[in-house]
Parts: sequence; structure tokens; C-alpha cells
Amino acid sequence: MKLSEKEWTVLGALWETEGAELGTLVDMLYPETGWNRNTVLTYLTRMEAKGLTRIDKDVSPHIYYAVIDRESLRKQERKSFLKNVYSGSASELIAAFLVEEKISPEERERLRAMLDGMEV
Amino acid sequence: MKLSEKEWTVLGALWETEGAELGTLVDMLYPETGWNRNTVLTYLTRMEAKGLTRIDKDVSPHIYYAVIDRESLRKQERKSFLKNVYSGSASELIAAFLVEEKISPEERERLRAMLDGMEV
DNA sequence: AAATAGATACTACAATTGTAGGAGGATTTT
DNA sequence: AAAATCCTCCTACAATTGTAGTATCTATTT
Repeated sequence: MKLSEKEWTVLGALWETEGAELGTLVDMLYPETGWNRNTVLTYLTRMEAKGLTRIDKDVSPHIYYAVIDRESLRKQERKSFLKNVYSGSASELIAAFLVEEKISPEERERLRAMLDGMEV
Repeated sequence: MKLSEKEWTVLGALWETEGAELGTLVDMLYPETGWNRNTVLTYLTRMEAKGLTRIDKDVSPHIYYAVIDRESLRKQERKSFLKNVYSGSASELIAAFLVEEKISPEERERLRAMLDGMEV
């Protein structure tokens, strides 16, 4: 399942909180998105129908959770990004991020170590 | 402007050909997508309305071109991918691709060289 | 208890996306 | 020239997405 950008945004808040009430989520999302409370609620319930979120209705206010784990979703996104945007060329992709984004010396060291580890 | 996956697919064919007739595009896309000729045509014309493609109607059959260049689109996609999927952490993103995708020794060397070049 | 603020449910509605079908003109092949 | 193909145009139509408004119910403050 391919997520929309907004759904990622919603999930971002859910992952951050590990379960939260509507008000909390609305407050978290507002500065970034300007969304109306009902907009957030609509996302939450639609995403429940898709199996992306879970709503605990036994308590009031309800508590909203992310259902899918971030890593597996990332994996899918990596796959489609690599395919669509870089026609499968991982090294080109990596190179682009390397030139464009600042990488701290520590991270650089870590990446280098990874490259070395692949040597064998 | 955020492209859909299908639009990327269409653009892929257009970039590959640097201008082509419908039939050519349909043939190129069919194996991967199974799209009906009219589906392709619909994409092409809708994308023209969005300024993504250009249609030369002075010749018959018409010739279809990509209007935006790949690199600038890639840039946008990198940005949103980094933000949405990796909350801005480029090194985590790169690391994920490094472990997941095979990188040839030559490419590995190149990436290493890039890392070294950042040393200064 | 009345008023206020929050939460939930239900409804709405336009824009976009995916996927063509049909009609009719243009061109190439028998 | 008739038939078979292409090509383009126009139309369609359901699903999804973005973004709420309304009505109602429930706590919380006055």
C-alpha cells in the first residue's frame, strides 16, 4: 500500500507518541499542517479502515495508535523511490544524497565503515 | 508538484526517448504496465495540462516530450522522501540503502571517494 | 444546572487518479 | 478502394484524497 504524504505526516505523530488522544495529535500536527481537528480525525479513521491505525474505543477519549511499523513501511518506500526516481540505481541515489545533505564526521565514519564491511 | 507513481513511469519513457509517438510509448510501457493505449494518451494529455509534458501537434502523429528535467524532479523527490520517510536523517537513509542494495566494487570505490572528499 | 470546550460520528464535496470506451479522422496494407 | 490500423478527441466513472461542516454527546468550568 502506497501512502500519501499526509498519511506519513499522521503516522509520524503516532510513532512519536506511541498512542495519543485526538487533542494531543491535533496539537502536534497543527504547527506543521494547520489541519482542522476534524481533518485529523478523518485521517485517523480512514487510516483505520486501511489497517494503518488502530483506535482504542474502550477508553474515552479514544486513543489512536499506529499499527504498521515504521521500518517495514520505509522498506516499501525505499523500493518505490529507488525504482521510480532512480530507475534502480542505488549508487546514484546515494551519491545524490551525499552531495546534497550534510553528513557529520561521525556519520561519515560510520558510512565508510559500512563500505569497508562490504569489501569481502 | 508531487507526481504519482504512474506519472513517473510515463516520464521515464519520455526521458528515455527524448520525444516519441504514441505507439512507441505504448509499446515501451506495455510490458511494465499493461496499459491500454488510451490510458497512456490520457496521462500524456493530463500531464500536458500540468506542464509536465509537451505535445507537438504540428506533426502527425503527434510527438510527446517530457518538459521538466529529471534532475530537478529528482531533487524534489529526494527532499520529500528524506523528510517524510526519514524525518530528515540523510545518513540513516543512506545506510539503509547501503545494506539493502548491492553496490558494485567500482561504485563502492566512488562512494568512498566522495566520503573522503568531504573530509576537508 | 448552564455554559463551554472537547470528542466522535456522520455527511459533504470538489479535485485528482486510474483506467478505459466509443466515435471519427488519417494512414497504411492488401 | 476496402479493410485494417493508428491516432486523437471526448466522455465516463469509480476510488481516493484533501479538507472540513454539523450534530450530538460528554466532560469540565463557572
